[in-house]
Amino acid sequence: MEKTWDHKKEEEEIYKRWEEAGVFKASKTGEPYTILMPPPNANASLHAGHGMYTVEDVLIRWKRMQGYSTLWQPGVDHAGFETQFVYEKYLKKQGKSRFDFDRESLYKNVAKFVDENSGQIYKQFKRLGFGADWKRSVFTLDKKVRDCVLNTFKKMANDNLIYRSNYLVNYCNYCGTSLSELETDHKDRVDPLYFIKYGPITVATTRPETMFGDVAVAVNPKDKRYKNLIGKLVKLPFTSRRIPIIADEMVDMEFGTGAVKITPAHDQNDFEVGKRAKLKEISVIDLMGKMRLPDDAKLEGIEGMKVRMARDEVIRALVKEKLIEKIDEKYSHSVMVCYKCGRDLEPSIIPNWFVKVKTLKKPVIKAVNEDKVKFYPKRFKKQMLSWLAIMHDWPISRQIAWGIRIPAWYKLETNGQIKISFIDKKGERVNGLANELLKQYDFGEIENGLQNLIAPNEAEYIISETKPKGNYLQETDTFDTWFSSGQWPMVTLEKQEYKTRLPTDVMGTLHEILRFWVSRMMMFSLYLENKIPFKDVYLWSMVADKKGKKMSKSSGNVVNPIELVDKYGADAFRFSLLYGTAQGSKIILSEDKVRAMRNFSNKIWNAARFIENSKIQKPRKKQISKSNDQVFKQRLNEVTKKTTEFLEKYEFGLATEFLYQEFWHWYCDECIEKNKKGEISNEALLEGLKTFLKLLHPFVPFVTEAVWQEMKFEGLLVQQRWPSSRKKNFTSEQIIFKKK
RNA sequence: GGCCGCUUAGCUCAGUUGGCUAGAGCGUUUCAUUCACAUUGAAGAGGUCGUAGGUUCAAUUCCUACAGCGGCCACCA
Repeated sequence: MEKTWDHKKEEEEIYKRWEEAGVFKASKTGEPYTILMPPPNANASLHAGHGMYTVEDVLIRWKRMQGYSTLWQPGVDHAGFETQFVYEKYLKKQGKSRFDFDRESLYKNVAKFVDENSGQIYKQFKRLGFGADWKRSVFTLDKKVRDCVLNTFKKMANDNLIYRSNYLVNYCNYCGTSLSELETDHKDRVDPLYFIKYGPITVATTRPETMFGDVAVAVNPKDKRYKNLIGKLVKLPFTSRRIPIIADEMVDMEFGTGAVKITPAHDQNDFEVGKRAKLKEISVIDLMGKMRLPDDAKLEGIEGMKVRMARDEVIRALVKEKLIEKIDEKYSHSVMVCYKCGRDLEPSIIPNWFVKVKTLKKPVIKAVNEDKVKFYPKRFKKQMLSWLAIMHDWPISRQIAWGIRIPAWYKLETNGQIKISFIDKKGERVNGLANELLKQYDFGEIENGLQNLIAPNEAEYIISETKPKGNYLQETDTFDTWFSSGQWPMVTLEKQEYKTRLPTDVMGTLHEILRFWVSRMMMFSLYLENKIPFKDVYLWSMVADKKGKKMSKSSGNVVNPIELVDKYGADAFRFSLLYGTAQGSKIILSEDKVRAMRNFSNKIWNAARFIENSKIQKPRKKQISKSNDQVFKQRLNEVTKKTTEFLEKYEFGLATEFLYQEFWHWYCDECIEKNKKGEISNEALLEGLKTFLKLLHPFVPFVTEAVWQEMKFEGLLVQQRWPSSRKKNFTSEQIIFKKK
């Protein structure tokens, strides 16, 4: 054997041997044990966070050694919004934008882009030793997935769980799509708060430009100051509109003047007030973030202006008319911004597809409450429940091309009010309503160049996978990514496996996507199959740098796992992610730690070298006492037992620390030294090595396998049986685990 | 504002139902080392376990309050 463990030379070779032996495929015999790998983004390359998939690899390897028929199901996600965002950044560098393409070309371009950037991640996973059944890999835009998603949608539509509604969505003018509530960030900011006179009453607002969309002024019903004004009408400046003063509990009497202008089309709260008071919504900002004034507005010059500029313009006009009572320049509040691009979101009214979650979430809540699905660490149960409690209807349509298109078809002749954007034969972008466009253009031309359409809520549609006969255009919105990845258990497992592998055994994932993904999988799985998707949920936190800071490109502290693997070996990398970390805590990845763990792999290697050498050497002089061997074997037994217990509880931190301690400081420092003195037999030591190799294999698969081969032990280590711990013959008091 | 978590050695963190001199990795000090491994061994220094109370024979561990840090959620226009 070489003097040190040369991971560079051997890891690839070893992995190949495993694959050739077909060990990653589920065996035909044994109890099923199933883990679905959280699908990474198809265009992503490996980052440190993926390293935590190690816990799943550990479980799979361990269970396989215990004789289970293990399946680790891999896949990749198209990650609709994320990916299109990345692609558009790439387009921008070339001086282009998504508006230069018709929908179909855009989709194809993104697909090509993803294709060029994908495939890397599985290679990298293999470098880390991950043993998933790669041949079964599923991509969320595969036909199988699309079919499943479309069927689910149909079923939901039949069950009256799908509706279209004018909903106030958080719309990002820059990214060109609506965002779910989970995709918004809040940013604290200081802005001026303007006090504007609306006749006898003064309102306070940070967004004066939305005043053209005002339909009322609201005051608190308990507010004595305004009691006699309720029900009166005031004239809205710069319009011919007269709006009522209404009472609503939501108004805070302490804040501002205690009177709020109500703009249902551009504010979440106002939208709700508007619904309660049955007010109409007047939209004054379009989806490009430009002012579109209603007919009764009389202020010149701001039509088509961007929101920010319009605000200044409106203030100037108000000042001129002496309608500004005062301005509080230092008003600090928080604004909603796009989690992706960081720009202000514009609450906008657009027709959206929604899933009613009230009935869907009920069984999920029940399953969590009854511990049908268990969370590790436990605190996430509570978090899950509190999220489920406030979860409301789910807007599933995204105004992006990269995704599964909603299978609804609109007939143009009967839906004249559909807004259409398309690129005509000459390559010009054309906008208009269906009934007008049909007069000027051939249907085929519109269809070919189609970019997007917005159908009014009342529009009639047919749900169908294929195009109905006639002048039908398909909805251009795509499903939210989580709508497809939420059905991950159903789309990755074969139908006949539902009986044996659903629920799967454990879902291990980042806790941040508990609500995005875990909750949706539970919802879909219970709805479609009336089964929980997994028995256990194991959650980990982000991977941080050695100072405990989150890794991010902007902080410049991103570590490339592959570089560490090149330098120190996959085993060291894996072990360092698990060693000394508590369940659910953030994971510290530091080079120092990886180096230390590399030393540990080397220790394993060298212990084996010692034993190999001592095999050749002549027997030790002293008579070896049998009782020493006996105690040795008992402790070995106890090590096995404890390791197994830790794994059963998903205590990877404790398991690795324990094994490290026992192997290095007991087996090597004590036992090998005793062997040199002739106090422990070669045979016992050899048995000990075999046991430790097996126990360590799930964590450090490469070096243990390499040693197994070097020692010419039988077969592949990866296929060996997990040692059984016999319980008889000792009490734990006999064995002292502490180092000293 | 609400909820959750954290606060243990110089640094980063473990500590499994309260119980023997509180642990690891890195760093650090001294010594050893042709004998599996300097990617080593031995020994050591370093902690009033955030603060103040309480429960208990016993508290780093349980309870309460407070302080600091972090996360999530909800947000007053």
